[in-house]
Amino acid sequence: MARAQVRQACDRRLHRRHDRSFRPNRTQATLQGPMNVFAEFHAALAKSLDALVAEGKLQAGLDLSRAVVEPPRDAAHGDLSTNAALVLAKAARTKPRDVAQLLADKLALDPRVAAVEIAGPGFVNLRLKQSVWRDIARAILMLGERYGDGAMGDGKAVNVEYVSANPTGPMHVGHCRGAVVGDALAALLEKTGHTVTREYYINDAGAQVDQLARSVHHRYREALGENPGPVPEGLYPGDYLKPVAEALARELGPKYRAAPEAEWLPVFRTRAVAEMMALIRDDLKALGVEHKVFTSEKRDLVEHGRVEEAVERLKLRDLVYTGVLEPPKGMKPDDWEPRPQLLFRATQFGDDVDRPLAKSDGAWTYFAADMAYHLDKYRRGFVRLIDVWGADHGGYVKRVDAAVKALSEGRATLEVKLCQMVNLLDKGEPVKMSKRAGTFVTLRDVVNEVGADVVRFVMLTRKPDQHLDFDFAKVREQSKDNPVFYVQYAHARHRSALRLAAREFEGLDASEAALAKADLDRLADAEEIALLRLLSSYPRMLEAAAEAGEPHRVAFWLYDLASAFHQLWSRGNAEPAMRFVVPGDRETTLARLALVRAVGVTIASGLRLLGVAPAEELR
RNA sequence: GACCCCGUAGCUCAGCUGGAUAGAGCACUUGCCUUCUAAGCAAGUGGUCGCAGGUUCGAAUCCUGCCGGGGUCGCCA
Repeated sequence: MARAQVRQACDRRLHRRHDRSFRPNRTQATLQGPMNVFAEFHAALAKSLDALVAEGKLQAGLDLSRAVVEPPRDAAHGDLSTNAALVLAKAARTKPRDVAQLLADKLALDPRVAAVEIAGPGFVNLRLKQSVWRDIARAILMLGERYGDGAMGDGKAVNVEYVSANPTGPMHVGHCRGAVVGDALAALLEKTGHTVTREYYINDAGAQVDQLARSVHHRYREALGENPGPVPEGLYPGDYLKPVAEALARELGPKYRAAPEAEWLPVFRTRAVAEMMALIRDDLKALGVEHKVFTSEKRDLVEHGRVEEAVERLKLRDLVYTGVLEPPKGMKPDDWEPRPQLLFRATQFGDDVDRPLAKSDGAWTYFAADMAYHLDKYRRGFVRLIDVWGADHGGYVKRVDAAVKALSEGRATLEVKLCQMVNLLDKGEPVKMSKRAGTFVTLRDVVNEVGADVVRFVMLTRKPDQHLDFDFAKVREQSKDNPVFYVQYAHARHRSALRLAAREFEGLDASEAALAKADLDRLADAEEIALLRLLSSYPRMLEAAAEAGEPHRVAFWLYDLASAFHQLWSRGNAEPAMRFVVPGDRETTLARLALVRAVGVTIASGLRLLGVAPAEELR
């Protein structure tokens, strides 16, 4: 089975790197554009620190890299909070609250700051002028769905390989999650300023594709009117091979009916793989997933001698030898017998054992070819490689990581995102699937049943390292219990408000440009400001999600935004004066529509990132 | 035996890569439709963050060791 099966998490070691978006270096704030308040205030903090050093109030060389500027959990603590004083105190040999006072005095001079407080052990809490939040609404209206675009990636190339399902049949549900997570991750990286290449590795050189060819041959005989009996054990029994066989029967006639396998196998294999890849690409397209680069193990690597090249490269560094592996302990040794094998010294790069490169029949192992593929990516200029695999490939991570390190001489890094299993349910009951009986649920079935948008969103409603229940009954449900509809409903409601306003006010110009010019000082209610504040955290959330490689955060954030929006909407029930559309008050209506539209734009931006089309209406 | 992942409210899960009284949905109790779609909103009940140590001004979060669940473990891919 391919790599794309399903569930779980990522190798934390690999993400522990460097900065939280808005943290240390000052150039970042400006690169990120004008919209990341948190980044801006981190920069302001650095400036304040410099000033204090210049005045001799603090010593030079203090490290702000561990300081964060974040929204406090409790709104009573203001709009922004920083732990800078706590982080600096020890090195500055000053009490945290004293450092906090120094910083507070400086930050108070910032024109955007309304009030500064020192709280607890030495947090500095800032309350910003409301104009800061209103400016955010204007900026969102002007930027449209570009809101949240960041420069964090600095245009650097990232290679994201995902799906890579074996070309032996249509995609099944298990492949969905990796496909969606990989695709959303790629989009997230693009959104944050990386240059992303989406890739798919076609595993078409092993024994499985020979079995595929034999399966097609069996069906071919059927198509010619023979009765070869049931599909033999070990072959692929699915009906999806029948059309392929029938086409071959039409095109080739009976000439391979009784021919020796060696004659027809390559022909059938090539054709079958091509057909399966066409099937898979169709399935992916139905899900809205499109890869740019497809690499064939057989055609692009094995037949071009790329595997030999990779092995040679390792040999030059004395990283290959012939040896005998120990049997794994604790497992029944069954048919184990010691054999000399061609091995890669993976242990020198953090793996637990050295790994075999060749099978006893002389063919390369899957690993050897995959190694060559990763070398190929590196040679094409990628030093940052991300692979999205199913959790059942967890045991494979270290060796590929070792290979990447060895082959790139430490210049390339590999991050593997493992996705846990998806349990397919209907009304809480497991959907029974039998591969043997050919009754497994295909990706296409699921997409046809509930739609690509729902599949995509639901696949992101759990962090990748958590198993996920996909319940047909539940995802069709149209209630707040279903996050997809909850978020879509918020977007549809924002449209509804705009439509209503157009009916209420003749000739109302509710274009973004017009709304940006509205008198936003009319947005003064605490809940309105809170909503603006939430909108302001979008770029920050995107960068954190990109940094962690966790696109599910976007889905959760959108749910929160939708919730805040529904809340404000409902205020209008009890307090008609709080409705978005206030009959007879054009100015207030425009101001509120500016907020409403900013919410809509942001939801659309987030959904688009996840590959989900925002709904105009829910009927 | 080894490696990887998970363990947070009765249930399903978040928790912004170490911050201030641990959050949401479901479920249960109770309010809100002559109302911009109530497909929604509000309030209440409910938690020794698996256990035990450690690091830290500060731990659900980092480290170590246990316990429980899942995954993987030579010539499959």
